[in-house]
Amino acid sequence: MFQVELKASYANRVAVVSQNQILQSLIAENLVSDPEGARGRLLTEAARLFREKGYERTTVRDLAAAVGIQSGSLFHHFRTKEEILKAVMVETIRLNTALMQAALEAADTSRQKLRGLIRAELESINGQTGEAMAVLVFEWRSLSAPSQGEVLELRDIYEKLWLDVLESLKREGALEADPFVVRRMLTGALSWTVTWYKPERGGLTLDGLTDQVMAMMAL
Amino acid sequence: MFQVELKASYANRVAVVSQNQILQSLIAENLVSDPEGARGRLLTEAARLFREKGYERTTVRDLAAAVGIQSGSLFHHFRTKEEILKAVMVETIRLNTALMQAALEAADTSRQKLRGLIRAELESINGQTGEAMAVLVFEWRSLSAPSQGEVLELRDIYEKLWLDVLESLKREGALEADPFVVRRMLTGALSWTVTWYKPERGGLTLDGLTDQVMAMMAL
DNA sequence: GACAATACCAAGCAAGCGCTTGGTTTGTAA
DNA sequence: TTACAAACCAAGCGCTTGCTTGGTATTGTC
Repeated sequence: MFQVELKASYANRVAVVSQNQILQSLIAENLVSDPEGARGRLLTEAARLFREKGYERTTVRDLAAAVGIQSGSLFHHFRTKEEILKAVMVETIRLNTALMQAALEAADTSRQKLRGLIRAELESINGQTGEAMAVLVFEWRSLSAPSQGEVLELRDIYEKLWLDVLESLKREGALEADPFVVRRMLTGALSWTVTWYKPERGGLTLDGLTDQVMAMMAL
Repeated sequence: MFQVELKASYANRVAVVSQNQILQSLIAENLVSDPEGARGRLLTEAARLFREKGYERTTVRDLAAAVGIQSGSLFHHFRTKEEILKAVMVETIRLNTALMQAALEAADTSRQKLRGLIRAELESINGQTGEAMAVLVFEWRSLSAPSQGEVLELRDIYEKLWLDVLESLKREGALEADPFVVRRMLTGALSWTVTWYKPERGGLTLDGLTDQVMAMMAL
């Protein structure tokens, strides 16, 4: 019991450190905005508000007030309100793709790789980037068609990481079902956790949650 | 192979008949609106539009045009726009609770009951009531807090049907995980199918989909 | 055929929306 | 100090929104 907790705690610390390192390198490459900077702070607040009230119900005045400027001043940073939504989504996918790649590199077997992906996605959904992940799921339709196309391209890269692992498992005989179907079921099950999972109460840790998902798949 | 298809086809026909019977009796009890009537037609169109464009992006003028009246005339049937959203949700939950109860009565063992619930929910999500089900999932935040409370009460009845079956399975030793967690994972996985499952192409039937879900749970 | 009740229309109001404009402050570097 | 760009403000424009109003068809009932 104590050993398990120690192990989980150690794994957590390692994960957090590597998460920050990945974030820093993405900032350095200008692929995501520094959350300390003006643009990054706005995107963080935007994700929070979009998740809390929905994109349409969030006004540019709300967004401006959240970072302490006038509503008109927003348009020096972004040409339209929609561009803010798109930026939230694009940067979220970029960060998560990098996180998943790191999770894959840290694992050896296909089974471990899948567990790493599940664990990492649960972390994204329920951790610091959770608000932005929820926006990605629930505010999809508020993007214009062209923007949807752009975001979709990025998402395909992300999804391929999952499919490669699931296809390996299928080739190895550990998985019976269609990898496409399984990935989609997992997408639904994992992203839905954002509506109910509260780590602080209930005693279910992220590692425990990951275990239950693996058990559900008989892996 | 042919036997399986015949069986599925037969099961389908039985399901459709009983679905219509249930709908008729709910209409007779005034618990849901007749889709042939004026109110029912509006709710059907509303569900379609809310799903397609989202509640906020759908204007009362859109709703009125969809049933061929002036926007002001809507307010003889509903006091506010939000009342339309609430009606869509309430009637959907009522119908689905009845459908789930019927699925339970048609099954003997706990395992069969669970399969019946999964099959019935997939049918709701991807069948005729699919648009309303999607609204229930994705437009939740657009309801005012008081309305959310009312709808939540109805949903608790619905969710209890699931939990009873899952708790039976746990008592019987067929399920290891926490019933609450499992139900929530299933909620996510099943409702997410609305974003990708297209029965016409791909050759995956609703029964096939149900089988894959059961297999994912090692049942 | 009289009479409600119901369903609807035509017009528009008040409020809130995204976004623009013209001008001021702040930061930076020579 | 000067020069200049980036960041911001104060004000408000034009449009769309949910909803109201006063009046007119349509429907069902005895």
